[in-house]
Amino acid sequence: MTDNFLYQQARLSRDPRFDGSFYVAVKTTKIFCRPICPATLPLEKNVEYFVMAQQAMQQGYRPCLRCRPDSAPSSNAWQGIATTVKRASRLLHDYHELSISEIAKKLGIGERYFRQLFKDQLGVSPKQFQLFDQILFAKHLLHQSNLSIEQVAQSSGFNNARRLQIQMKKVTGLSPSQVRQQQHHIEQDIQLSMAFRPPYNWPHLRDFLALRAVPNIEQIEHDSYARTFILGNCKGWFQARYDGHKNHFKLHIKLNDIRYLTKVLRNIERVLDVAADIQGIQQQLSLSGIPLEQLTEGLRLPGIWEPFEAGCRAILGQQISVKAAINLVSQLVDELGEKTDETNYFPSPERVATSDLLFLKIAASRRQTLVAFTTFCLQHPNASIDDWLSIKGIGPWTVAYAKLRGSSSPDIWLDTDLVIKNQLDKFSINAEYARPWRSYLTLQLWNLA
DNA sequence: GAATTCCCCTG
DNA sequence: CAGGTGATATTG
Repeated sequence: MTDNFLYQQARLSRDPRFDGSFYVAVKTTKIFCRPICPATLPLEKNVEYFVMAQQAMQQGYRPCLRCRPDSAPSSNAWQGIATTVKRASRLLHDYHELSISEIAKKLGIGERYFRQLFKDQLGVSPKQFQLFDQILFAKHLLHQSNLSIEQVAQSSGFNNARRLQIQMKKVTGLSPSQVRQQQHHIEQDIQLSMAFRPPYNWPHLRDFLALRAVPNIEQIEHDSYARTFILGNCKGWFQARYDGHKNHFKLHIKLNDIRYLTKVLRNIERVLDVAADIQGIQQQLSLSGIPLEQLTEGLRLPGIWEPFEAGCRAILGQQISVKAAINLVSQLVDELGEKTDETNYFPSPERVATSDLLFLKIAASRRQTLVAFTTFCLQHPNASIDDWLSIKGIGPWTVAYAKLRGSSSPDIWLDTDLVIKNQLDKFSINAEYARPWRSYLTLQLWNLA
């Protein structure tokens, strides 16, 4: 299989996970693009692939004006709309006293477009976003300072105490003085829909997650998945309700720092794997030799909220059954999870590091691995999952599993997995032909077991 | 919501 | 290169 063939698969799917790894040049127009470019897909006979943008430039190609392949990855131009939304939420947070139209002016875009774009991307209007942020700031002042209510109102961008009172009641149901007295936990309930590209095999994803659900963290119903999460300094909860007719999830999100909304949405997209082009992926999988009638329609990669959690689950799951593993994870959560207001969260590395983990009835060496892993995560917060290989007790299987579930890498082939090995004996499969979607092949084979 | 801009295909 | 098509991003 040639590299070109892999590039072709990747570009046809427009999967963002391949963004930045190569560029597509169109011979007929002498323009080159990123694999995610929204423009009409060029015919294969007209394209040529490059690993670096400069190579394309040298061959006389001009960068596309839509996807800006000439800009540096993760630069402002590269992120396109995302940058505008990011700047917008930053401005809304920094300038509570500015009106929406003044913010739009600062952004250099029309007010109408600002509203539309913001609501479209975040499911919350700029005004709601700003109001909730103001309320949180006011609450902070009420608790942490002895400013008068009038002063708090002024500082948080409300013109007077009356205005603060009205808005605070609207968001929290309480007056400012009540908020000051009680240690009340404020959360905004955000609702929006998140589209996916059909087919989407919801029962499979649901059952997969249900089998591995950690009590008090995750809740699963016949048509919904919910869990608590921590992202940076933000704590929250989300529930995704599947709607197969409208091809979307109905999302409920609660969080205590609205500035994280974008990141939270990105991660939910990943956990539910809504962006994958399943149709194209399945075509690719059929080339590997897996019998077509055995291929389950619409299988997605069930994600874990973040790599650290995936790592803990993987380590505690080494060599034992799923059920036994979840028991251990559950003990870890009960013992060390961060509990606030009846709600439990998966423990951070910091919290795991405070414990000797003796409450886990596992082999000492396994416990050692978990300690070493946690320490590693604390010391190298920006390390990639591949770097975990240097930790004693973490081998290729654990790393691969964590990448598949914790970062939703599309091309992880778990050929060291026992279940997969058994399946390979049953069918004559050449996984090479499933590239770059071998994670999906792994899922398919697990599903058949 | 129409109009414009951009990209790609075909002849 | 001209003329036609689909798909954004953005404005009025």
